Amino acid sequence: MGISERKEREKGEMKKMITTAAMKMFLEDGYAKTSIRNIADSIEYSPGTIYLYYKDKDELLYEVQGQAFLKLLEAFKTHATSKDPIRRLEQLGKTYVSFGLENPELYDLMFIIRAPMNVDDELHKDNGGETFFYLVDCLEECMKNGLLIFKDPMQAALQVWSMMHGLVSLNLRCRLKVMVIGEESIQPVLFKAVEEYLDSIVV
Amino acid sequence: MGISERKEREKGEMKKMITTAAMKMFLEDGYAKTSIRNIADSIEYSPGTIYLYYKDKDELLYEVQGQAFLKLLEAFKTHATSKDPIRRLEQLGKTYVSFGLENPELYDLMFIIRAPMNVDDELHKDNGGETFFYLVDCLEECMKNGLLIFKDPMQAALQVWSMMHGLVSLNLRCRLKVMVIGEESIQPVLFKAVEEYLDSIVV
DNA sequence: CAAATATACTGAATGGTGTTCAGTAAATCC
DNA sequence: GGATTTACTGAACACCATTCAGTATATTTG
Repeated sequence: MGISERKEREKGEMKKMITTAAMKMFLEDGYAKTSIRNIADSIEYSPGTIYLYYKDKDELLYEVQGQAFLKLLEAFKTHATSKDPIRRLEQLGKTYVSFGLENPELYDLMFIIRAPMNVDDELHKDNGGETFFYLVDCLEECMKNGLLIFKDPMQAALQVWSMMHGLVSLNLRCRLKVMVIGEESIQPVLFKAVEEYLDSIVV
Repeated sequence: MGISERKEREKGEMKKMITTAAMKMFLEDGYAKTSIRNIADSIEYSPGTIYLYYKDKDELLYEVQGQAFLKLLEAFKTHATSKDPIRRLEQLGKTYVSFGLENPELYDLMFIIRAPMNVDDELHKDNGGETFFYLVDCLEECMKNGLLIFKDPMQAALQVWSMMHGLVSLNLRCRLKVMVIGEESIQPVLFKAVEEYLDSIVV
């Protein structure tokens, strides 16, 4: 019978409707300033309804994070496509930094905000895993050809990711103001840091 | 007359009493979970009183941040003392990472939490500035002797700090779980990253 | 010294938050 | 057509930061 299928479909549509509204509002106003009530309002349902589809605000964030990671992966697949793995690594780095600069609220919600990840241990590979391994793959290809100074691919990934995340997140939290960088020169300065850093890790 | 002096002193004591309680509670339960009511309770005053000494919760956080930066500076002055600037740089890096691992809530409040910094532009140099320049000084001494690959001290500081902050903050947000590091091996892995990175930037 | 003023503090009130749950109305099943 | 399941509501709960009229104490003034 098709009724339960339709119900299933409707449930999915409702979940999508909620996450879409949530994503929009998280992006515009940030996670903290977006309340369940606001989201409920915007989709014209009562607050209680959202809890029929998501256990709590964290679970909703987790869902939106998943979408955000896909968006970053998308950006990687579009902009980090060079056949030369070293060149591709540079594209990866710059794409990552640009993503952080252009989508601060999204970046926040993916990497900075304190939220669900801390609890559910297993799910990490789902959310963000594929995106992370896009970087690991690139590094492994570089290392297979002996192009990087690293010995362990995981150490390599840790360092490269830490550098990129450090650059983006210090900027997002305005900590770079101590070194008086003008607003407009932030992107070039961060790009230069990426270039210099990658230069220092190729053999 | 000594009355206004006493008043002044009492005002200072009250402020210290508030920040001390706040620091303790921020450290134990984190910034978000610590409410003005809780702080007021713990010092046996009404919530309203706190607002006679601090404009809002952000201003209180800003004060506590100041203390936290001093604590980090203290750690630097204790553990990063080698005469050899390269060796000192390594001590600095490890001290920073250890600080982040040992005082996660404090680190959070200094560098990760979204709070006052975003508004007051001028005050940054007060809060954390001295601590930051301890790193810059060390880098400048290294570079003066031509020991590092960098040309610009600010680019050097940006990169080194980003790497250290990236390592600490990705760990604090459990993002290193994608690379299945066991809880106990986190500190050695991060230390190894610091060592490897610093090796890659000395000429 | 007494009255007037300034200071320090209170705690209830305002308008928000996430989350729960008894109650209702519609859809589905038998 | 009556019973049951499903979807949804919105008021209620326990919090939150912040404000402010009111009070009680301390200081200054006449």
